[in-house]
Amino acid sequence: MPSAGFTSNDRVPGAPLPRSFYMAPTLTVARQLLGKILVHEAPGGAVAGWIVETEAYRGPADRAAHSRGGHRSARNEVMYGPPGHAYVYFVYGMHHCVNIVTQPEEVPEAVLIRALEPLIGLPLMQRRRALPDVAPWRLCRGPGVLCRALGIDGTANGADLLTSRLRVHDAPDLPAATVARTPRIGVAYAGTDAARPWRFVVRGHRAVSGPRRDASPGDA
DNA sequence: GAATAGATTGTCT
DNA sequence: GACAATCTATTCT
Repeated sequence: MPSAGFTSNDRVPGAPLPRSFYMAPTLTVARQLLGKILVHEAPGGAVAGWIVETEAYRGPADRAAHSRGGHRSARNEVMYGPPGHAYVYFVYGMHHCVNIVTQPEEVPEAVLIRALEPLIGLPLMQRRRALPDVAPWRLCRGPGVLCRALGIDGTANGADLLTSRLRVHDAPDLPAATVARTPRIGVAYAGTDAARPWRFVVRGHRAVSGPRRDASPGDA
């Protein structure tokens, strides 16, 4: 399980996940990505973190997805491409968000990475966030700020997550009991699709943005 | 801890 | 011209 204490000199553990990982159903990929490692090697140094929060976006029938209704444009073109690539978009006039494309070409589905627990390159993340003394678990808590901390911007759009400087490395699966599902964040406009439990979080983890547990009975 | 408003610009109607 | 897969500070309770 994620815990802090690494520095920028540590080597990134694991190897890139195989292409086949991203061919599984998108909900499965979103669930399985929890605990995996998002890596970005930029000129300033390598940074990496454990994925602790994801959301699935499921193509034309999902009214919360950028590909709703089969919409296709220069912005979301990468969603229609092969799996295992990064779809990076710009929102609210100031933030980038990074997604992982799933499913074969022409099936526009993806998983939004919403939060990480920082693993490697904490000083660099702190510089990019301009927060020199903040607690590490606050550095990547949210889809916009994690891109800021990792140095991900529009130039990473379309990057191959198996071979480029932006990758996802394998790590041990998390036990089912540590995972919770909730509705997605910020998609109130999506009608009935807004309530679908397509957000996955590491239950109770500090680095998760927003609700960290579902409503299931037995929460202590 | 929860609710609210403001920042700021690419994308689409 | 409206809105957006957000974040932060502020103002409550």
